[in-house]
Amino acid sequence: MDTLSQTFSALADPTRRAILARLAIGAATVGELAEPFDMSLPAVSRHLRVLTDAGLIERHTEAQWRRCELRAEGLRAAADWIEEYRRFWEQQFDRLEAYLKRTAPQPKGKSDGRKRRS
Amino acid sequence: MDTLSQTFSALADPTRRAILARLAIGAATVGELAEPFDMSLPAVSRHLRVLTDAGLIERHTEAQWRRCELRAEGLRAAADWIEEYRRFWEQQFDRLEAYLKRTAPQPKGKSDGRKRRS
DNA sequence: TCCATATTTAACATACTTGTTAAATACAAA
DNA sequence: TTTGTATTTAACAAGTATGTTAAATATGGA
Repeated sequence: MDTLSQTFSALADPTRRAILARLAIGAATVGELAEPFDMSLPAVSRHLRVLTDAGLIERHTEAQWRRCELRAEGLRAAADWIEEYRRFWEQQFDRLEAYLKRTAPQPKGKSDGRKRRS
Repeated sequence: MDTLSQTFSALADPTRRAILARLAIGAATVGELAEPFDMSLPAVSRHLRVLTDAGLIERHTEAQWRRCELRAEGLRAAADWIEEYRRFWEQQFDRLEAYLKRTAPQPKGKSDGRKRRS
């Protein structure tokens, strides 16, 4: 699977996003990561494998623990991809703004033409 | 499925990303969108449904055609989510930079201390 | 009305995902 | 070496995704 697909696919699961959010606070072991979830340890372990394969986390063995840490760098390509589309939605916003400006009641009387609250 | 999962899931397929890229150029019919792919029309039609459900495209009926157009606004939440992690990878970059600065050969002789090409 | 064009829906096959439980593995400490 | 703790792998079930072909639907025009 291509890298981008793998990244987006890894992010398409709420458990995995929650794990990443937890790791943004700091490194943690598998057990610690699993604790908040109503899910077996093997299930969490598999989510961690998906995140590892996607390059979003790193695991180092420490005695019988695996310390997981965020590797947000793995998000960069996905961020860049989405970023390409930002101008489209911002353009959309500009169009809406322009429309509202056109259709808003015109200032009347001795107006200075400045914006005012609706 | 939650919105974010739906968005990332929709983006996790190269055909769908290619369709979005095509639509960034301009609106197109289903047939036009399908043309570059070695895939049946029903398969493309289903990809378009996934994109529609994720709010990434819009379809208007025009006679017997369905004109599809990009709705990049649907990417905003995903962009925001990823953005939260940007500081982590940029921090990482800063750390690398600091490391390189520490380990780089010190300027010697009558140096002005300015950066130079490696 | 009848036909051609554009697209979707139905029915199906295959593969992937994700969860479960039970067993295996790895290490630390008694 | 035996035991306890942490984690992964194996085997399985259920649900979801994605592609196929054939049939259905919708519209415009002869």
